[in-house]
Amino acid sequence: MLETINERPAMPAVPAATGSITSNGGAQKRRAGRPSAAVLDKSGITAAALELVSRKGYEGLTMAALARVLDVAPSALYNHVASKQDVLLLVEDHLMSLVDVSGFGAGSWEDAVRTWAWSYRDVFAEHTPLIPVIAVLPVTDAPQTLAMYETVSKGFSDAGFPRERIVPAIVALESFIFGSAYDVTAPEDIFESGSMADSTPHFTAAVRSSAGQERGRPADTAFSLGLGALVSGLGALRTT
Amino acid sequence: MLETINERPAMPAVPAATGSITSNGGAQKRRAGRPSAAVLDKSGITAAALELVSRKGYEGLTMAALARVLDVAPSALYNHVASKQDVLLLVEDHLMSLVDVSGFGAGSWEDAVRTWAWSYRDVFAEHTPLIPVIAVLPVTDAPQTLAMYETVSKGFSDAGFPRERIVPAIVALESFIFGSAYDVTAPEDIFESGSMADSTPHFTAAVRSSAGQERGRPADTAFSLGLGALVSGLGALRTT
DNA sequence: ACCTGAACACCGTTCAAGT
DNA sequence: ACCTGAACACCGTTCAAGT
Repeated sequence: MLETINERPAMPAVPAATGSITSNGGAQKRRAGRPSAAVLDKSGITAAALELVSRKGYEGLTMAALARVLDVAPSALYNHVASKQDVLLLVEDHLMSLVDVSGFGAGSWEDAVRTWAWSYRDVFAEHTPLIPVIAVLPVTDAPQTLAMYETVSKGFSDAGFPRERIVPAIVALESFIFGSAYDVTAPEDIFESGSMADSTPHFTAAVRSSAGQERGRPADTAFSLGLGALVSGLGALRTT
Repeated sequence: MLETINERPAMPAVPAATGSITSNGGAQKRRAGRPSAAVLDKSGITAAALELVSRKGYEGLTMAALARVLDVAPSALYNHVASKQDVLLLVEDHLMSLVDVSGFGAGSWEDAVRTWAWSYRDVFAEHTPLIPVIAVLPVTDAPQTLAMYETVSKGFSDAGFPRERIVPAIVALESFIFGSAYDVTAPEDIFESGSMADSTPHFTAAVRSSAGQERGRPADTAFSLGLGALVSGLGALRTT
């Protein structure tokens, strides 16, 4: 059983959907039938979903809860999205705009990739339930995602990567990033072998000796190590 | 809306739980009350879950469906597992026994890691819904998982890895493996930028030029590339 | 201890009716 | 076109009753 998520931190309520000054602050309910001005739109739904997630986590993101935040009936959402999966895609694309690609074109390729990778991992470590969604998401209808790939691709191209190696290299880095995002969420004692410790001497010794002398979170140590290997290994593909 | 999953292909029914010769082949139903011999146990539940998943996928793995396969009421399952999550852990641990660790102690460290990594990825590419479960799974109650880590740890140790680097190196490889498992399930056209292609010239060009000349699945190309980088980068940590 | 059967508190989604 | 409200077909899980 999960402990209850912290209750409503001091944070402004979600802004009403697109310029809706007629937001229903009071308690009076809308009567049935089409309202004179639409009360929902995709960007409002996305903002409400993000607020809900930050407050209650992904278990709290239900169509009913989303509707409550937006002050509509759950069925009203289906005029704007086809499914809950659709809502997740909206959120996912928004998060991609938070990934830091500013290093590309600024400093060295190595520094740019490191900055990008760390921020990419950090964003999705807070949103691991979206990772299975991303893996299957066609970028077609995800403009922010596409914008990120464009910047990164250009960065790789300018750094001298052969064109046909760019996508595989990015995919390899992303795979490592997504896996590492999960790792951040792992409990501290995940490698505690408990009563079986006697039958796993090498593993137990390895766990003990890494636990002592890490300067940050274990997930950061592993990420840093793997990222270093990938950056130098992939960097060797450059022709200039 | 999802299309209906293919109906019951010709395939033998799941074997009854542990040596139960009194499997209820016929249609007569058990009457309420404790049966003289238990009809359920963990290994039977695991086997039934695996069969269900292979036939219907993870959307088909419900407590009700599992109970139907085992010919019990859904509530009976809760005498043996605490939750559905528990069932997933049983399945997960079983799958770990399928990962090929035979290379450790046989050939070079590089070959052993490559064999291990490819088989690890292949196993979980078919079971991606378990990946979020693994990330949080304490190894304590997962004997097969623990056995795998022991073999791999010993392999790293024998290959000359400093003790405190072994766990971070394994975690980095696993992160890459899990992320890459998702990648296998991605649709072919995941990078089709569609109507936005004009505004993403570098990315579009990169996608086009990698698409042409791959000798296997795109996911394999990226995995091979990233694995090579990790193996050589991490291998450099060895002291002997 | 370990089963059945009924019940509970949810889910996401559909659809007629209303404006 | 875009809302409400009722309904549907599920979920996982709990618990009393039975042996």
